Formats: sequence, structure tokens, C-alpha cells
Amino acid sequence: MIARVTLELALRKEFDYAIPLELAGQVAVGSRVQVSFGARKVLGVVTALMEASTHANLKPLLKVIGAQTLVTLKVLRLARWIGEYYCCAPETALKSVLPEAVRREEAGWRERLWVRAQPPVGQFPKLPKRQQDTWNIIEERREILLSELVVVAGTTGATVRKLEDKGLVTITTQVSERDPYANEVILPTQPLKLNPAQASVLGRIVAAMDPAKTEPAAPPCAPGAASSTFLLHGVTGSGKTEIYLQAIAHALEQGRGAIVLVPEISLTPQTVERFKARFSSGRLQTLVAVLHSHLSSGERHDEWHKIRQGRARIVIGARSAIFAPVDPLGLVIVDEEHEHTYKQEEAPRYHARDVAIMRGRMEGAVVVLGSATPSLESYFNCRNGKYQLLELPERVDDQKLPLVRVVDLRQTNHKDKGVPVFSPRLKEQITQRLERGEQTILFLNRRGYASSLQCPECGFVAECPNCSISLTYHRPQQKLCCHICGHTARVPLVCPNEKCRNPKIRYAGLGTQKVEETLAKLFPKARVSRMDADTMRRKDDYRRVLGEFRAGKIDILVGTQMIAKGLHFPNVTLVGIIHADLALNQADFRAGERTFQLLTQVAGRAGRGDIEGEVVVQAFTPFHPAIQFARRHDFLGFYEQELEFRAQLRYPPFSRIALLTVRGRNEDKVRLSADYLKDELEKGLGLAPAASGCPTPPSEAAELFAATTKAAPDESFLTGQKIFRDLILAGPAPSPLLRAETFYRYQIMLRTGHMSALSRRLAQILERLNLPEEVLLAVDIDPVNLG
DNA sequence: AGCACGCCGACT
DNA sequence: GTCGGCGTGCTC
Repeated sequence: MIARVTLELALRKEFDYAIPLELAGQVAVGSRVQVSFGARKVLGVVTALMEASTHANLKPLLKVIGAQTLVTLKVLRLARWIGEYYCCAPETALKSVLPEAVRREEAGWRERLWVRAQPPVGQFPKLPKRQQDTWNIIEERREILLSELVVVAGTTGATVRKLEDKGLVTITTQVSERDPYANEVILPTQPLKLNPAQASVLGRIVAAMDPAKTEPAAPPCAPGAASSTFLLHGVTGSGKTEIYLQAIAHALEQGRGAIVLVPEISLTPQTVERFKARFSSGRLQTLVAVLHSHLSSGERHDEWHKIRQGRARIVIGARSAIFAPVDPLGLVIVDEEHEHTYKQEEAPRYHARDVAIMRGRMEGAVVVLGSATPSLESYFNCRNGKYQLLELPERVDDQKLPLVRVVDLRQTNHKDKGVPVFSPRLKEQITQRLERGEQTILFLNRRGYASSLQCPECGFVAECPNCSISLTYHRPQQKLCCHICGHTARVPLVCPNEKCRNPKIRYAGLGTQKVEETLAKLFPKARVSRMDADTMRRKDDYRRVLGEFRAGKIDILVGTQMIAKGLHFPNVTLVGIIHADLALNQADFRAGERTFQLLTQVAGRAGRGDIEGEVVVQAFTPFHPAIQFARRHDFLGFYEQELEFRAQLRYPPFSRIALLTVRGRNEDKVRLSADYLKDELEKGLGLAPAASGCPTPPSEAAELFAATTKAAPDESFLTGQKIFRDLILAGPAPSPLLRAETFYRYQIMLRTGHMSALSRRLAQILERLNLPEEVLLAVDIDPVNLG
């Protein structure tokens, strides 16, 4: 037998090895193996077993690592799809699928030293004081972790070793599992009674899960196979989570597991607790495993094996949790499916929502995407029948949606003092809440004090030396900070311009620090807290501040993104959005969508109790559709007009994008490389204009077509010239942020309706590409950030 | 990714 | 005459 192996090298190739007789029974697809590759030894993963290879004289596999395969066959197939679709080497795809903590050669189990009491048979020896005290503790506990003992007894390991020498205790190593939530006390909960709307939604999900009992795995990519993807469009507070919980319960009853994806930011202990509380088994052993980026590698390792061994059947985690080895998988939930954190911004640049849908298809699992503000792509997929739409238009508590008022900031502009932080209306509303003892949330999506430092005299602006962006002023630290690369500089007292030296240097634009400061001036008695990346330094801070806010110890909470979602506070009756159009200035076709989603999310924070909520939105472009539709809580209206705009410009969902970014420290080299890349793309994709002197010869084009048609029969083709009929190439152009972290970036955008076919072709073109050493190319399929 | 092979400039 | 630059190509 022969094994095909993906090596732990970012090679866009796989290699075949002979399986030696002595390893015959031990090698399976998914096994980790060591092989010799050229002169060196390399680790890899077996991705296929075959009878024959096109290669003569194969080398043998050297050894198999680990008794159990780490990746399930199904997840491996998913990794292969990621490599193909997202245009990266198989190993790069495996990097996410098989986390580093799991793939290390030596078993990653934590071995800890346990001390156990061994009372002497005869007379108890006389011990020095320190040893006696330590003994007393050990005797009382019978057994204790050495590390814990050292702390409790206030001693060192040496003392304990003395006791060991005297034969009073034994010190042994023992595997112990790390549980990141070991200290949580969780009270079990029972399923809640669903209202009719919820029950009908759950019914449809459950019905889709049931036929799979007889027909375990729908063939991937078969027509209609995707119909088990649901989009659950439910307003904030409509009870989506309870539906998730009951659908998961159904999966468990079927003997299948579930994966719940949440954006990293919502992966708070409260969210996890809600799932753990419902699904803890009788023996107090939890059925829920948690995966997110803040776990230590040891914790990650243990959670992974808990899942692989079937001890945990429910996984809740951030985007990479979609690769959890749950088997069999019955249900995948992607909560807040529109969130951009589902997109990984480094290779493999996958979108966890889309991977979830693909995994669901491959494994015959039902996929539920949930959101109050679905992405245009997902909603569109309901329209064209790819997903089924489920709607929950009402809040469970029958609370009305909050009243949203838009304030035109251009009209509140004072002649000399510029635009105030608070319009009179917002100021008045805050005053009212303070008088009534109700709480306020103020939202501004920019941290720091001022967004730039400018000289009114010569026009000097403090800029980052590494990035093409102005530095943000942070008042408490008296520093200028770059929010891209983290560069900090001291605040100049006079204009740094040699010829100017103006001492009256000014700050422009505002951030959360200034909002906080202005509040202190206007409402000196109000208790104000700020939540942004600057104040939330420690993991615990988030929890602490929210706890205080819930307990009513804070009147006004100021914050960025991180207060936009998932917070349920009944006493919050006012939400103020300081600058609603901050994101609208960005050169990104999704700016409007992002703004609409953010405003809707933030507005959803108001009025969750029995008091009606109010939202004050301050904006310089109050009539922008994103703001107006959000004001009227009109998702459908926004969706329709935004769709029209996307259709006109052939942007997603009417096409898919591949963004190719060339970066390097030498701008000329980067620009030239981008031009070269464009030429190669035009040649390789059959776009070369006949006039360019280098048209693709028809025969070659036909050959390329033959190569791609096999896998993609739906591909459009025009002989000789255009291989992808609907392909649009734009650029190269400087990236919107030309320079970031000392790298200059130029990009080329490709748009097509047939992305899988384009990805395959891109991979071929990239393989032949020859870029200068200091120039790097990143391929981003379905980008979320245009950079 | 690494490492070898290979073909042109400044050095013990 | 060599040592060494990194361009191209190969690894099952």
C-alpha cells in the first residue's frame, strides 16, 4: 500500500510514500507520520491511501506518530477543500485544522506531581518543624498536588523531598486534564417553554435533522444538499439561543454532536455558562468543550482530545472551532453570522461561516446561521433558494423596538468651538436618565482621545513612521499611538516642523477617552466607566466592569465595538451613538452594510426591561440610507436598496472576490511586481487583450479549459480569449492603506461568479510565479477587509 | 520550505 | 586560479 502525505512544509504539493510491512496496520488516513524528504526528516499527515502511485521507487514511511488519528477523515476532506478554495497549500490549511498544541510529537498531556501520604508502620519519626507542618497538611488531604502543597504549606520542594526520603510520602507523576472552567460553579437549567414562533422555527430545524437518520451523509455538492442550511433572522431578544439549545438537545438524542460558533468577542464566560448549564451530564462531567484563542496550548490540547474521544459532544468556540473533530456531527450553529471575526486574516484565509456550510454538506449536518442583521450574502442565498429563511420578528418579552432619533451634527456646530461631543438632545436625554436613575450606553467606535494631532499654522499632521495613517492621541499615557502597528511617540509641545514651531498644536477628531472626559465635565456626579481595548487590558476587566454595570454601580458606560453586542441590561434605557458615520468614510463597498449592522446591534441594547428604550444617533450624514433604515428598524428596506447598489457595481453577492495583495518594503519593487502579476494573471486567465502582443494561443487556452472543466462543469468559456466569461480584473492599485507596518501594499481585485474554478486556476498561476525575494503575495478569497 | 547545482565577480 | 553571490529546480 501507498500513503499520500501532506508534509509540514508550505508546499503546494503532496508526496507518496510506501507503507512498510511493519507499519501496515497502523497507517490510516489522518495518521501523523515521519518521512525522509530529500536529506531531512519531516513530519506530515496521511491524506490518502492508494494501491499505486505515478511515482517509481517510493521511499518508505519512517514511523507513525500517535496511536489515534487526530483528524477525522471528514475533517481532512474539509481541509482539502479549504486548500483548494482558499488557494493555499494543503499544509497551510492543515495548520488551522490541526492546531499546533495537538500536533506536537510528544503527547501533550500535562503530567503533574502528586504527593501522597504513606503513614509509617512503626513509630512516627521526630521531624523538624517545617517538615512536621508540611506532613500535617499532606496527612489531612491524603493526596495533594506538589505545586499546591508548596503554596499551602509555604515551603519548597526540597522539604517535601526530605519527607519522601524518610518514606513518609510518595511523589508520583499523573496525567491530569486541564479544565479552563474548573472554578466555575454552574447550576443546571431546564429547557424553556417556547412561544409559537420559536416552536415553529425549532420544528423546521429538527425536521431537517431527522431524515439524516436513515441517510447519514448527503453526497457533497449534490443538488439540494445545501437545503439543510438555515438562516435564522431574529431581532435582538427574540430568543435565538433557546432555539439553539433545544436543537442541540435534539442532536444529542440522535447520538450526534454539535458545534456552536460565536464571534470571539461574545465568547464570554456568560455565553459559555449558558451552554454548560444546559448540558452537563449526570456524573457532573460536562459535555461541552470550549475552544478559543485565549486557551493555553495545554488547555487546547486537552479540550481537543476530550472532543476526539467523544467525551465532549458539544463544542462552543470561535472560528477555528469549526474544525473540532466532532463525529458524528448533527448540527452546526453560527451565531451572529454576519460578524467579520469569522474571517481569518492570515493564511488559511477561510471564512468560518462558509466552512461551516461546507462541513455541514460534507457530513450531512444541519447548519443554522443566526443574526439580527444577516449579511447581504446570506440573505441573498435565501432569496435564491440556497438557504431556508427562518424569521423571529418579535422579542420574547413583547418589548417594542426602541425609538431611534437621528441628530444632524452639522446643525449643532458652534461657530468657534467646533462640533460638540454631545448634541443638546443627547445631553438632555443623559440628564434625564441620571435623574431617573436609569443607565446609559454611549458608543463610539474609536479609542484614544483624538484621532490626530494637527498644526493649524502649517498643516502638519503627526503620522506613523511605519504606516500611512495619522497617530491617535492617548491622553492618560500622554502618547501618540498608531492603531495599526502599535508604534508610540511622545507628544510634541510645539509643532515639529522646523520652520513652524507653533506651540498651539491642536487635536482633531474624538475618541472614547474624550467622551469620558467630557462626561466628567458635564456630569461630575455621574459614575462613568469606559470599555475599549485600552481599559480592557486584563481578561478579568471585561467581566468586572460588566458586573458593576449590571449591579447599577455605573451610570454611563462608554465604549467601542466591544459593547455593541450580547449585553443584556434591563435598566439601560438610553443608547447614544456619538458618530454614526465613522465607518461610512471608508473606501469599502461594505461600509454601508457595516454601519447598518452596527447601529442596529447597538440600538438593540436599549430598552430590554419594562421601560421603553431610546436611541440617539449623532451623524454628519443623517440621511445616509444605512442610518435611515437602521432608524426605522427596516432590515428589508436596507437590504433591497443595498442589493441594487451591489448589483450595479457587480460586487458580492453578485460576484465573488479574490483580492491579491503584493507587499514589500520597497515601493517601486512592489509596484513593478504588481504589474508583472497582472500580466501573468491576464495570460493565465485568458484575459490578455489581443493588442498586448501576447494573447493566449487558442490551443493552450483549450488545454487549460480541459484541465479545469473536469472539476467545474459549470464554468463559462469563450474560445481563445476569455476563459472565465464573467471575470473582472481591476488594478493593480495602491491598497486603501498603502503602507502598513513598514510594508507598501498594492492590490489586484478579481471578481467572478465561479470562484472555485478561479481558485484552482490561481493556484496554477501562482505556482509558476516568480516574485523578487523581498516581495510577498497574499491571496484572499472572499475578503472581508479590503485593506 | 530547504538544499543542491550552476554560472559569473573580487580575493587569499 | 578559488570563494561565494543567489537564480532555478527538486524533493515521493
